[in-house]
Amino acid sequence: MKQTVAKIAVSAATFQIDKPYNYLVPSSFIDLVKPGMRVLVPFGLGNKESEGVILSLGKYSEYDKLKEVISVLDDEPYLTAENLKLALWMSDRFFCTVYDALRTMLPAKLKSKNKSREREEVKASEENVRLSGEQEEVFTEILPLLKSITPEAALLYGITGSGKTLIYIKLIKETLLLGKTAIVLVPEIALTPQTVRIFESHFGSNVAVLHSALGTGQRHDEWKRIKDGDVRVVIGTRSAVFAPLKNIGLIVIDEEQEHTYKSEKSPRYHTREIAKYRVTHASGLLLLASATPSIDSMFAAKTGRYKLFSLKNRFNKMELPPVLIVDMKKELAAGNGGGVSSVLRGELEENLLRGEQSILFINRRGSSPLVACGECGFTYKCRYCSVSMIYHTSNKRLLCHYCGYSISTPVKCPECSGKLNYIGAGTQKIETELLDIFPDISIIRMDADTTRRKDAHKKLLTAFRRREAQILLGTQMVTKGLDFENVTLVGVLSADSSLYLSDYRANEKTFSLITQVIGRSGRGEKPGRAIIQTFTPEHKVISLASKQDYDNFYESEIALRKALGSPPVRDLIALMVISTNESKVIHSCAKLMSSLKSYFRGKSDIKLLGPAPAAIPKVSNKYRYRLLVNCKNNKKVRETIAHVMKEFAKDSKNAGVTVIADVDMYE
DNA sequence: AGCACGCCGACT
DNA sequence: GTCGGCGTGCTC
Repeated sequence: MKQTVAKIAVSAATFQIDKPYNYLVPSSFIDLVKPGMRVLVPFGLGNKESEGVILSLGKYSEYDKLKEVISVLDDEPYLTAENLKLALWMSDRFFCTVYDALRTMLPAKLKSKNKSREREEVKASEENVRLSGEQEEVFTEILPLLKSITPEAALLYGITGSGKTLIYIKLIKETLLLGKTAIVLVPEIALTPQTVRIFESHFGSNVAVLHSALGTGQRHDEWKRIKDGDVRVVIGTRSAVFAPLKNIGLIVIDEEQEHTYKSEKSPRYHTREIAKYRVTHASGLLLLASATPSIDSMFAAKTGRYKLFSLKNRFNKMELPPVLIVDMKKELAAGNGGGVSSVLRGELEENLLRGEQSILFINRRGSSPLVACGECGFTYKCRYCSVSMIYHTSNKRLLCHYCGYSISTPVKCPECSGKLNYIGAGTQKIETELLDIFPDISIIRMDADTTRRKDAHKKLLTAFRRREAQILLGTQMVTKGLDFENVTLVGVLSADSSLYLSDYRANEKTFSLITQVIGRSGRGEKPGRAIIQTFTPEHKVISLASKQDYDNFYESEIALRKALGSPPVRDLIALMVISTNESKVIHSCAKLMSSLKSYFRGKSDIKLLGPAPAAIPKVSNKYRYRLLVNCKNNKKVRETIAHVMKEFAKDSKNAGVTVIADVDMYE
């Protein structure tokens, strides 16, 4: 008699040896197992217990010496047939194992026996959605795409304050009427409590919220409600794109240009691609939306892969705030070496007199990003990472922002006993500087250091809304989505900081950041204004951002990408080579490079670049070098790269060297 | 990657 | 003899 054989994605299998492994299902389990269930299996020579997911069940195996499944972990399949197919697709697309892909689709801690907690009943309010003329027009144009029986993708380009959220809500209502379900993805829930509240007010208990701040128990409960079909609308961050909704009609990706949509650990997927896959298989609509669309998405729209819709008017006809660019070189020449220019200082003073609030943005936490000796030039670098250590006033220590290593602040230079200078400014230093200028005011500082505790975001923002402080000072987190009617001044303290990164997206990032932060000003009755401090006032990106001129920015940027052959015109697949031994890394790069060269011989459309040290060449004592494959991303190219990686890993001489592939990576 | 097996030198 | 070094190859 033929026995039941399960094909299983095993967690202990690494990328090089990943494939479906065959196991015998003992007769006592035969009635219990279904594809999509998790099991325990013995793996390797040590028969180490490893988790696995059943991909399929059958009666035959070409392989004769099979081991047996040890136990079955679930009493129902948590992963659907769609999940299993998606995981196979992801393993091909993102250089990961099938198990890795499946793992990201499940809530962090899956407890087999879980009683769902009673949930507070939230009533949906009846305040029908009223759209402006322009919003109504765009909604009416998008509606046929939602109703279409073929998959659709669209980009909604709507300037800050044009009311994109209302359009999402009306589209979701239509989706529900069609008997389908919807997912709304946001970059970070903690920063957008207002958005969540709006959705809850419209859809009540029909909404589940998924995000990282949820405890594992809560997260599991929400996931279970979705899985059981108790909710039909999901709002959440990146991983919510995997929400186990059936019959998906609509996926909205809000602020689609945000880098948080790209996963930085395996599987290194982009949310946009998973969403595209899901709507394609459900004949749904993917709606990407942004005030500053990614160059990727706008290019797709301009070349016809996405339909393009625009909202050009601000809600309530609010004027965009006038922007003043301050040349920090002139400030320095005039003897002001601080982080706050005389112009900004004057405007802040005016706001304080008028009882209006201000938001200041500086893209760095801590006090001073560089501690250097004024005499011999010695600088403090992390002993494990190739970055400067950053001085923090709160604990008077120097901290590495990559690995967390810290040392107490030295009194004098360890090399020559010279005097140490604290160069540059972060949030802490600006806070001190502001309190020196305005001793009687309150400042709320919002950065990774002040928001570590649970609900800290909410508390700080509530205090600011209650006008308990005159200035909100913070990192990136103050640039997104905030809506305070009493804020009439916004300052970008160092607009250059993100401009000179060795990243082909540096311009895009800077443009988007400046545009967003300007949009925080003048959202109420009172007119707003913005100040941008820069050492390069003539830089095109800065002047275009200050004019909120996205169209010209896009044109100049896409011309640049075309000239350089950067994405989205072509694709970049990065191979990061990592080891504690630097010469081994360099040697490995050379080996990989020659291997790639021979496989891609004669392919003139594929260019190999590097190796070069990564942007941060050493992190946590590991050296990192990078090779780049500039190509048109297709199955053939990916297969070749995967093959080269597997061949490399099989060679025992390469032990201790890790190779990671990343498609269209973010730095 | 992780782990057992095996073929060599050093030591009881 | 036999203990343990790490080089080699496999993982259902």
